[in-house]
Amino acid sequence: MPELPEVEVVRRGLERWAAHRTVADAEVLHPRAVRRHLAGPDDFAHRLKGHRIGTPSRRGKYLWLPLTDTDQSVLAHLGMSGQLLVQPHAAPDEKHLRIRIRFADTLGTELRFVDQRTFGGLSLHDNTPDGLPDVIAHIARDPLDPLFDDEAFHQALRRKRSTIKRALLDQSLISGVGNIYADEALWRARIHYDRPTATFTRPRTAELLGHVRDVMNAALAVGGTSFDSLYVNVNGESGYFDRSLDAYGREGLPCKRCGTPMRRRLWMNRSSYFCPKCQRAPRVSS
DNA sequence: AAGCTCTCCTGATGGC
DNA sequence: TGCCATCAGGAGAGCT
Repeated sequence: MPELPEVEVVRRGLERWAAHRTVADAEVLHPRAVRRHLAGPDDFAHRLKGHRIGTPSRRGKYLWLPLTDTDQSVLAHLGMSGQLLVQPHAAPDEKHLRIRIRFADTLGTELRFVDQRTFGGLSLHDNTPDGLPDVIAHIARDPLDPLFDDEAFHQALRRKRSTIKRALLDQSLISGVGNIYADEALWRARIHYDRPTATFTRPRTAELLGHVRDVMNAALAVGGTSFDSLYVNVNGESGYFDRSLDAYGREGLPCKRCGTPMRRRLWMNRSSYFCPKCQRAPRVSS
């Protein structure tokens, strides 16, 4: 499940292996992979052809490849299971290969978008004046962005009548955090996922943001989190952070701080893992 | 109108 | 053995 660290690992791979190459042609093998490109698969392929890829950028879980000499970018979201792979031409097609991009050079590799669950996709969009694809203008800066505004985030929490994990997953408040890193950061901060956002003091918000950044940087340093083959870097290699997870996926195992068995609660159509002792449930409001 | 629920999708897994 | 239900969950549409 690619979140910010995994997407950043992919972005770095693209910067090394795909940037500054010119597209020879693009082939869409599954229309759902370009569903966000409203003009359709043929238009997508046609518009890429002959253009050179600039330096890949990222905000939260979105990454994009600017097309130099245009004001457009190829936007990518990996969804649940999307992969961007740089593969030799001769490598056999992956079972879930959705899009192939060939280059007009002799490096012998092509860019492939592979996606089992088809929640991800590629699309082409105009850039806003600050170089961001227009359709993601509503996505907030992420916590590793130097321009992320901690104070504005705190004020937004105070204004909301919601709960903290919901807020962490709200990409218009803070981007790049998904279910795994939300649970990890909350465990580190000893905060229950259902704590009302309006109860956060400035120091508490600062502490939580610190943990979000720490856990993401730690994951980034070891290539991200891979539970299975669904997340890999552009060369098909897994990350190692799954071995360092303190909360996610640890139902019934002892809390690494206090030994209490970790719990899992179904919440928002997904699982929340937490320590019932370290992360006390908030007082029920009536 | 903000907050929340639902839905899209495929494959692994488990129960009977 | 086979069949069905469940689970994984990002993000936006749609409902209240």
